Amino acid sequence: MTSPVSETTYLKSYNIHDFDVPLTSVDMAIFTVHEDRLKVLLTKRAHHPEMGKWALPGGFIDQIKDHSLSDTARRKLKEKTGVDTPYLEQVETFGSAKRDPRGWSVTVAYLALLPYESITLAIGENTESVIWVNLDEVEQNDTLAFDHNSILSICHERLKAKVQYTSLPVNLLPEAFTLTELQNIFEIILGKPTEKKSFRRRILDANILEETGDMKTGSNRPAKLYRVSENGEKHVFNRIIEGPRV
Amino acid sequence: MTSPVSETTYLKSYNIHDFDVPLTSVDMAIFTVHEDRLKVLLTKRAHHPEMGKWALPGGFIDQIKDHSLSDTARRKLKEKTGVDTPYLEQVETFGSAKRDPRGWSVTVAYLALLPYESITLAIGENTESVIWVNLDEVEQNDTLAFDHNSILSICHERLKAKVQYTSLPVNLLPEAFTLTELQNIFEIILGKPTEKKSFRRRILDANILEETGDMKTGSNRPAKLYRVSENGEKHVFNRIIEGPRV
DNA sequence: TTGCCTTAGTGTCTCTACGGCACTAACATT
DNA sequence: AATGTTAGTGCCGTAGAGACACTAAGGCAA
Repeated sequence: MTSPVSETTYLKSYNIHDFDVPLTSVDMAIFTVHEDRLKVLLTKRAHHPEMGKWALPGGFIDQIKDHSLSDTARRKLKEKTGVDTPYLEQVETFGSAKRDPRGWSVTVAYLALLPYESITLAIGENTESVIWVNLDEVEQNDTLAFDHNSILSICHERLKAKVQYTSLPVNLLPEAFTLTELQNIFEIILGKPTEKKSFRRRILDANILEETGDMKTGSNRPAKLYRVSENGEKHVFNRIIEGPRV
Repeated sequence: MTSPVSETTYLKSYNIHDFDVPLTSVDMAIFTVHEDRLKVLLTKRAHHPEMGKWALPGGFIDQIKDHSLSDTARRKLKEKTGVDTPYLEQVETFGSAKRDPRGWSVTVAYLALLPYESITLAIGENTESVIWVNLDEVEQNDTLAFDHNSILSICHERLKAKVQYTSLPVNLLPEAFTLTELQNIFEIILGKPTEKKSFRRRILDANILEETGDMKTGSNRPAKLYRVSENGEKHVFNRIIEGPRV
């Protein structure tokens, strides 16, 4: 104990029955899309328990380095992918007596979205211990460490839910992209086709994109390139009850 | 330390730099509606730090009594209100070096909705230390302990957001209620009037309510009483992108 | 009993915006 | 120049939202 006094006071005043307090960690579901597949980042556990098993990347709060919880998440993400300005969202916190064999534990799950091109895997690590895996395969195999399969499942649910009413998938694409590329990402995540005209109307009416001015050439008719505009930061492009759609 | 071995291993394997680990607590934003006002439950802090200040009810995980995090929330809620089957939803987890003067700390915020009639305040406690306060007054005064004002604010945001697309406010009413009563609750939370016909059409088309068969009599024309039906549990009564509304 | 007030609940019109689908536009390739 | 492919548009039918006037059913006072 480096600071027994403050902790003792802390515990006494709240009637905690002893010092065996659950540790709090952060786990990350980092998604990207590559070759028309939704992928998630996994790391191989180097220590007990569950050594050798694949797991969501994560770790403990560093009280020196991290000022807030999201700093912990960002730090872990940077360690694994080299990216330091991801789309990052806290999803849910899981705490129970049984999720870790060592006893009561708590973990805060974060979801991150990255463009595949922006990533440099496993900075300063054994590269084989950090990999992208197709999400559907991970979900079918159900062999991740601890309760990471159910955490991942809930993060996936959240992603699918938010795609219904936000422009969140833009974070899976590079800065400039075509509407067809964006629509593809939506379809990959939702797992079903979307009407082209409706999609374009909604996303353009939402006023969250702006033209870069450039075109994507290559094969066939060139396509306009778009980027996320100022007011696109909020990601929301649809409301429901009353009032015009936003 | 009751289990030094496991904890040492735990910490070592993750390179935690020492034993001064943040403690994790649970805080609750408990809402109800009474006399056409949205209210939140506050407790007066009996110990340092911030002794005497009003705060959201909360506390630490009890590793014996609680099997999961939501058990902690439910236990706290039961202690303060006597209710043990609330609508309970985890909102967000706040962790930082500064939110508590004693150092790094983490708290998981929960939102609960209760019918006013179901509540017996402050079971076995000094009744003056647990009170209902009008939410707008709390938000204006901005004098809660720790970062509880911002936690409360985020819980309020979540409530308003979900009311846009769910039937969540039914949890603020007794089991049987009229559509007008339900509409009133929506209007109180959203802070603006709603078209009667539209409201009724949406909520009835959503198929989440069923008639009890009874009528609410009293003054003027009697109104049909409704309750939440089986499929109403999910609370969702509207979708957005593509496909018919659910 | 009648008439009036209040609240519950409905009929119906208009208009927006979605899905659907056929169409045109602009390139590459041969 | 013809063909193929992808980008992007025009337009129609229709569902469902808002708006608001209307009817329904009680209490209460005279």
